[in-house]
Amino acid sequence: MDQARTITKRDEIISAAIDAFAEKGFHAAKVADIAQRISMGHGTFYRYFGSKLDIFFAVIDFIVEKIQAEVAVDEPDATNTLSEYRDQIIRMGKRIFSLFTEDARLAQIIFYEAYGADEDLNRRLDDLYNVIDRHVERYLVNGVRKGFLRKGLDTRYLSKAVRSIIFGGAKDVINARDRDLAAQRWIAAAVTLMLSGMAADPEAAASI
Amino acid sequence: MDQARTITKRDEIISAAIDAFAEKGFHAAKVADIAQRISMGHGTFYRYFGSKLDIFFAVIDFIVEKIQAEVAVDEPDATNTLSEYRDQIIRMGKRIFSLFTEDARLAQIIFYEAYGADEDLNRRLDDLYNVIDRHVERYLVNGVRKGFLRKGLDTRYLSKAVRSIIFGGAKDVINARDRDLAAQRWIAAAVTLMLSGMAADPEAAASI
Amino acid sequence: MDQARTITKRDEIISAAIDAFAEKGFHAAKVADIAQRISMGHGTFYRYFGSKLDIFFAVIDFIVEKIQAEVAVDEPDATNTLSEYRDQIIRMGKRIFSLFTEDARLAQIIFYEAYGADEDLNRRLDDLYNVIDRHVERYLVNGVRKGFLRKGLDTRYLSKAVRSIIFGGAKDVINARDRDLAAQRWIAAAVTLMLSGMAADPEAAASI
Amino acid sequence: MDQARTITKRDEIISAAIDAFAEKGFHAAKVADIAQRISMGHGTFYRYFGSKLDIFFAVIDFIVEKIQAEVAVDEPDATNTLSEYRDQIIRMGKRIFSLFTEDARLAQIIFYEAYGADEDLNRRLDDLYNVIDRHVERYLVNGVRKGFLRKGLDTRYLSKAVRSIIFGGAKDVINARDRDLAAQRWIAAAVTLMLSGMAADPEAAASI
DNA sequence: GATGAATGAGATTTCATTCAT
DNA sequence: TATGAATGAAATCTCATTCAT
Repeated sequence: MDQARTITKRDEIISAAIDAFAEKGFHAAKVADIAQRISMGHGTFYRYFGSKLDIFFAVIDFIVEKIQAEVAVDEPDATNTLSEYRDQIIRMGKRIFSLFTEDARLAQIIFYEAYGADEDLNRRLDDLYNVIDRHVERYLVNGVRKGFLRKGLDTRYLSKAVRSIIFGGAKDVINARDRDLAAQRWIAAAVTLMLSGMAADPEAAASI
Repeated sequence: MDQARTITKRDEIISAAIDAFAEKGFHAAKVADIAQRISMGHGTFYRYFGSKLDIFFAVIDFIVEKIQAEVAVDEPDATNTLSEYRDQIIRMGKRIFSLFTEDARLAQIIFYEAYGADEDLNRRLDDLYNVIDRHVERYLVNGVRKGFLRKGLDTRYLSKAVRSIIFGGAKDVINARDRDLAAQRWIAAAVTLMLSGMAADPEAAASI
Repeated sequence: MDQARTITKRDEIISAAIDAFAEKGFHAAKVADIAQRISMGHGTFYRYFGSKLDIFFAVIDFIVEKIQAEVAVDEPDATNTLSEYRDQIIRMGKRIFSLFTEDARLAQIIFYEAYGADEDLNRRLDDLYNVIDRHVERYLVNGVRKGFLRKGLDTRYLSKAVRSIIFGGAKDVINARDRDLAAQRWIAAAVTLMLSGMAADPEAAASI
Repeated sequence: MDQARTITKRDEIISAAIDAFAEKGFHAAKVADIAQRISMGHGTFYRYFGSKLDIFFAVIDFIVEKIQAEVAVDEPDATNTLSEYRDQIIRMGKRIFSLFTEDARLAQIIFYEAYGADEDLNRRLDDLYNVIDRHVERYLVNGVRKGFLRKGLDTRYLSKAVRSIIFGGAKDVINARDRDLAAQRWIAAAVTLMLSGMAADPEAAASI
């Protein structure tokens, strides 16, 4: 029970920290800020986290895990046709966009405040993208194996490009006036690029 | 001549600031740091820049202008065929990647240190991307008009997606062991997505 | 019985405090430190001692009493000849040196940590020396009365000088590589100074 | 000139620090205290000393050097007779006592505040005593060589005992009501112990 | 009686900025 | 114009002490 309570308090602090960091950024957010948001003495903070950087790491980990969980919902091997695949892409795009539109603080932190606070953290975030890249690659490999994606694709780098679109989109969507519309158009654009490209004669383009 | 000298000194300071910010980030880089790199008293700094944030803005502007200049080299209307267009994409990719690989400090600052220092700056960087998006869109519009890109493309959002790939690639390339190889594969992946997509039968995919 | 238990607990705490203060000094030793050494909640500490300074005083008192007890073992009036007197000096030296070599924590606290924590404490320690001085003086007075020490000695200040040798020696001995040897040589030196001095012709020297 | 000014400022700070440490001790004296005593912003302090411990070391070094200088005034080889030797002892005692009575702050710091602040410092102070021991030993060795002190004396440990008397006396004198009288009686006691001891028949005592 | 979570006063230290020279 | 000494606001972190359970 004691442990349960500690975890609860930790979570409370993490939540307050997410607020503070999203609102002010790592440097401008003060430990006293975080504590005050949950009417806690700021000394108490240090019973739960060793330092301000510690909680920032905890916050980033929390967000990273959420993102990874969202990415990992769909099983890469589950699709057998191009149509199913397209639907899968759309679902994943929607899930990730939702993650950020439902809690704009997470996007603010990941896209605007996370970098620059600490060198280790920079690397940790780059690692996140690598993990996602690998996951996305499994979708592409599955498509090639099932025959609805072309043979000979450079799945390693194409997965990175796809991931760039997803996160570029996410960042753009949370800043859009009409987020739903923006999300829809981003997803459509992603699907276009992933499946058929933009060439008038994609078939010919593919064989250049 | 006095003015010329002032400009020169400003540039010197900016250059030193680029070093300092790239190496340590905005907060960890000290004004005295910057001054010391050019053997200048740190009080003198304030004759040329009003504050530490001022110089950071100047640095970011310097980098943003470099990027925009690189993006604007090619004339969007210049291409008439898909093949010319493909070459143009490759050229642009190479130019932008070169910009960052030739001066890794610029990449470090733009990708790792720029965000989180100041809210205004966040917006300014987002603006950069919008400017680039508009430029990229002109390429797409030109392609549609010339007939080598499909009619009906959502050029606005496709340009954003393309830009996401370019900058996602740039960030990835500067961290790669073999930057040249990484650049090559990124560009190839971008071309694939932009022209034909990944579907085994892109023609069919385009008409879903 | 309850009281007995309380006393026991107090003693336990004092013992833990001796460890902590000897190891880290007054300021660096934390109340929680002391409590943890006897697996006691640090809140409990305050049931037995009013403050951290309180326990420090208790520790010092404990040590001071031990020293005084050791000093008081021999009866000043017991000796009748110079030879007995010399043996008595040697015994006292050995006892005091043993006290510190057998429990180095006491020496560490008295010689290195006690001063500087509190002004009252400084005075209390000086008082200790005064008490010892008076005791040592009784030996000298006895010697003069019995005739084996010279008449007309300034017993008040000579006792202080003798005490300085004893405690200077104690501090030196606990830091020596070979404590037994150091103790022996210190005692021999003390005996020399106390009885005959160093002059080649002490008789003549005494009459200068 | 700039350097000269810096040295001056450093000295000013050291002087203020001596005041502060003597008055309140290492822990209770605050950096802001020290700065305020010379109407200096406390940030300025850090231009001259890296930390509070740094200046404490500087203060101790300052005092230690003063003591060593005072000890080293007399040349150990200069005396040729017991009478000259006795006078030399008296002079040295007076000089050291004067050092502390003329600036009670030095005594307060060395005797009450120096220990317990830092482990390295404890060792440094013990080293001071060792240096002095060696110097005192040279006096004794000279006496033995010249023949006015007995052959076969354990000069190493006797010098330690003598030094204990000197510093025990110094500490006692500064706390005395009548410092001059106390100094006089301490010196007389020291001379007694050093030359003839206290035995009624020192000659006989020396041969026990 | 025992516990340990909570508290917040308080101190050190940093560094952007000012300004007298 | 150039300098760097001086400043002091401000923030992190510690820990003795309290008190509800």
